[in-house]
Amino acid sequence: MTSQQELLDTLAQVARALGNGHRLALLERLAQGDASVETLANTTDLTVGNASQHLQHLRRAGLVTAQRSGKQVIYRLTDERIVNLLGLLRQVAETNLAEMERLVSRLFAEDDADGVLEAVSRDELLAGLVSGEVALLDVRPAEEYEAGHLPEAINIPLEQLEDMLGKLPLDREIVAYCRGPYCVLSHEAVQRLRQLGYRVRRFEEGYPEWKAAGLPIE
Amino acid sequence: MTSQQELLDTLAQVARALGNGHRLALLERLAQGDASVETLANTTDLTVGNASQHLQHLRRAGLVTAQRSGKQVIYRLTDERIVNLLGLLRQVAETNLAEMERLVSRLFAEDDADGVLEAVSRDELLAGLVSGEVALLDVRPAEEYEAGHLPEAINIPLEQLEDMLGKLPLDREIVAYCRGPYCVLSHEAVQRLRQLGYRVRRFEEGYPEWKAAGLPIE
DNA sequence: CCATCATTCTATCAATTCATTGAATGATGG
DNA sequence: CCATCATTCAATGAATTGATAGAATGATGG
Repeated sequence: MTSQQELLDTLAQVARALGNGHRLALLERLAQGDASVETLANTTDLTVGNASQHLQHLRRAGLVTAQRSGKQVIYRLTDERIVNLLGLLRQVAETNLAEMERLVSRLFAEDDADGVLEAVSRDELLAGLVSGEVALLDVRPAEEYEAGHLPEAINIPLEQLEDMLGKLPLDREIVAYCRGPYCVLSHEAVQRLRQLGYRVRRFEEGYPEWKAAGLPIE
Repeated sequence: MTSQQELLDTLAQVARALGNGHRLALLERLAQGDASVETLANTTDLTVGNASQHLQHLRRAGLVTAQRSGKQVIYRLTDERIVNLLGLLRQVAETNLAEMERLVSRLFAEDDADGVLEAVSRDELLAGLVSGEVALLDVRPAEEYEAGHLPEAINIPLEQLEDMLGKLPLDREIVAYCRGPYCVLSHEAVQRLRQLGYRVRRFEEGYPEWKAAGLPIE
């Protein structure tokens, strides 16, 4: 066994840690912010024991670290670049696997026929923020908003959307964002707000990608 | 099973395709240029049948495509970004797994004590090329050089290094490169040329990374 | 159309992975 | 120190993966 092969095997071990849907879900949750095993188990629909086991796996691959805090063990991503890694994996998969396209279009099934709901790219969003023509709306649960959010974003969790319309500006276009490209919260929010007559589009990425790109957060 | 979960499972399937040392070796070879099953099997020390099986796996994950050319089947990477994906995987692994550091340092074991052999970064190399202060040396086999190489690079395969010293300029620093960060060819070349008194360092990446970054090739 | 070569397919076995269950560990509050 | 809660460990069985060997397919040159 050459060093070369051992090196590739070690890399393969890291890739294998990414090779399970539940573990990817755990990583995506951790990209929103650190969390305890129980929190992680709840948000990913795993039993605590099972979640713990997957977290150990991710830890052996160097993707997460654990830190005891009182009774709980808090997990976190070891490296901001893991978000980039997942993003690149997603891009490659979307471009080259027909299956992915099918699933993505089904996820956003109720999409618009006119193309008016086209998502806002990162560059476009940055331009809109700089010029002050855009207001940001964070539709994630308050807990995730508080763990970190885009600058000057207003938080209205999706469930309370209709109750808190007063917080939305009427003089600017609204851009809604949530957890990432596959998160349906902002998509749903855009649908509902458009029906109410708001000028609103959705950000094509989410909070973790924004943060991993080194852009400012609050 | 929600769409969300199916999406992550599909992503996981792609990651799993990366989760095997032999398949990573195949991808690294393909990053140098397209190749037939037999060529791939030879350069990765696999039996043809086994290589074919792994290539099918990569194909199902959308990472490679196959095209018949006469008697042979030629495989190629579906996407230039796969090189970036592998690079990012490598970076994350190197930063967060102690095991990786150990293996990398062993791979380049005969390294210098003085730090004079410090590798040249991409930006540094670009600056050197623009100012004309640097000459490029490609130490890969002629076949790989011909499939594509950095602009104005001289090709001297490592085995013929001492026979073709005449092709090397004496008035500029030489930067040697080969297949990628874990390829030892350029490292070995630098060792030997330094002993002969040449002013030479090694490029910290390789041909595939250069190409994937969209930089010019010949 | 036959012989040959490159590749893929099929079947098999050993090894690994994953979910589940229940026991063990470790920290906290009384 | 004991009871409780959060997490991890250990054992089991089902499913998947990987290597090997040999048969089957598909293209080419005579």
